[in-house]
Amino acid sequence: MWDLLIKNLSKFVPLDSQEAGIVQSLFTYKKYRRKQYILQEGDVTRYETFIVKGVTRTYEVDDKGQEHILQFGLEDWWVGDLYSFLTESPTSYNIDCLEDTEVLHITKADLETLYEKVPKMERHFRIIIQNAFIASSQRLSASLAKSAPERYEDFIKKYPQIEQRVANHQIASYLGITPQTLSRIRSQERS
Amino acid sequence: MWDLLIKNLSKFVPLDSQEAGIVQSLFTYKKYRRKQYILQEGDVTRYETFIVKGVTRTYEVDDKGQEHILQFGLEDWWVGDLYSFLTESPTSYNIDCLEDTEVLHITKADLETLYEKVPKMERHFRIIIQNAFIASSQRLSASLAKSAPERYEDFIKKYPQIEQRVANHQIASYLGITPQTLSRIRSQERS
DNA sequence: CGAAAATTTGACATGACTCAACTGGAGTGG
DNA sequence: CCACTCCAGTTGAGTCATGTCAAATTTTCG
Repeated sequence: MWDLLIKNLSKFVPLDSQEAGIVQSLFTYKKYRRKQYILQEGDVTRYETFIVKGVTRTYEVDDKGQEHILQFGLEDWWVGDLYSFLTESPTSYNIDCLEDTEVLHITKADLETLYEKVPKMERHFRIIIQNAFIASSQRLSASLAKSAPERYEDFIKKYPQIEQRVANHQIASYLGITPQTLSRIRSQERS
Repeated sequence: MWDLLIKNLSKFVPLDSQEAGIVQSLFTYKKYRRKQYILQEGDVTRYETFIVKGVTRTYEVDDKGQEHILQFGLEDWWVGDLYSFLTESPTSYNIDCLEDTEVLHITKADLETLYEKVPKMERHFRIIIQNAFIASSQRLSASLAKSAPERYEDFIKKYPQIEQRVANHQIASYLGITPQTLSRIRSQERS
C-alpha cells in the first residue's frame, strides 16, 4: 500500500527512507465501498486523495439535473477538488466510488508540513498539477475540435483500462453525449 | 514595465529588492506587432511569456483547417504551451497578437536558475499553474453542461475586458461555435 | 429469483452547421 | 479624396448530428 504512494511521490524527485517515513506519518489510509461518496457537493474538500485500489468518478450536476463526469480516478491517480481544497470553499463536485476503493489522503495542514519538511515535494506537486493542467487543456481542445465518434475513439485509445472497468453511460457522461448516442456510435464501429 | 512583472510575481510570495533584481536579470523584453506570431505550430516553446501590454490568442488548427482559440492573453497574464516548454517537444498551438504587444519572457534554463536562486518562486508557479488548471476545469465543465447562449453569457460576464477588445469571430472560435451562430445569439439577446 | 438499472433501437425534434448572398465599414492605392 | 477591395458581420434556407421520448431487451445485483 505505502509502496505505491512512495513510488508515485518519487517519480519526479527521489525520496530516501527517512523522507518516506515522514510521508507515512502524514497520510491516512481509508476504505470506501462501491457507491460511497468520497466528497459531496457543498462539502469543503479537506483532503487530497491518492487512490491505492479501485475506481472513482468526479462529476458535477447541472441546473437541469444532468450529471457530467469530469474525471475518472484509478490506482496511482490523485483525485479531489483543488479549488475547494485550497480556498476552503464548498465544492460543486461529487466524487464517488464505482468499485470498492482504498485511498491514502492528506489534509491541507499536513501537506504544508510535508512541503516544509521535504521541500522537494513542492516541485513534485507542481509537476503533478502541470500534467493535470495539460490533460485538461488537451481534453478542452478535443471538445472544441472533434465530433462525438472521434472523441470516443480517442478515449478508448487513451484510457483502455478505464473503458474496461466503467459502465457505458459513465463514459457517455464523460464524453458529453447521451448513452443512446454512445450506443449508436458503438454499433456503427462494429459494422 | 518591470513593476507589472514584479507585482505579478509578488502576488502569492513577496519579493525583496534583491530578488526583484534577480528576476530582472533573467527575463527579456520583446515587442511584437499586430498579427505577428509569438509561437507557431511545430516550434519548440523556448519561453514562458508574460504580457506587459497588448492582446494575444492561443489557438489550434484542426484536421479540417478550422481554428479553435484556447486562450486569450491580456496584460498581466502568462501565455505559452507548458507541455512543449517542459518536454521540449514541438507545439501544436499557435500564439499571435491581436494588437501590438509587449512581453517579458524567460527560458527554461533561466527559470530553473530562478527556482534555484529564489526557491519560493517554485511555489509561485505552482499556484499560477493551479489557477490555470482550475480555470481549465471550469471551462471544461461549462462546455459539457451549458448551451451556446449560456456559454456566451458566462464569457461576457467573466471577461468583459476581452469582449471589448477582440472581434466577434474570435469569441465564436473561443466558445466553439461559428460566427453565424454567435451573430444569431447576439440578435436574440438584443430583442 | 426478481427488481432495478443499463443498453439498445426506433421515431421524431431541434440546435448548430454549411453554403450563399448581402451590407457596411476600414484600409489602400491611384 | 474618392473608388475599390477586403473582411467582418448579418441573414436566410437547407442539412446533419445529436438530443428527446418511448419501448423492448438484456444485464446486474440485492
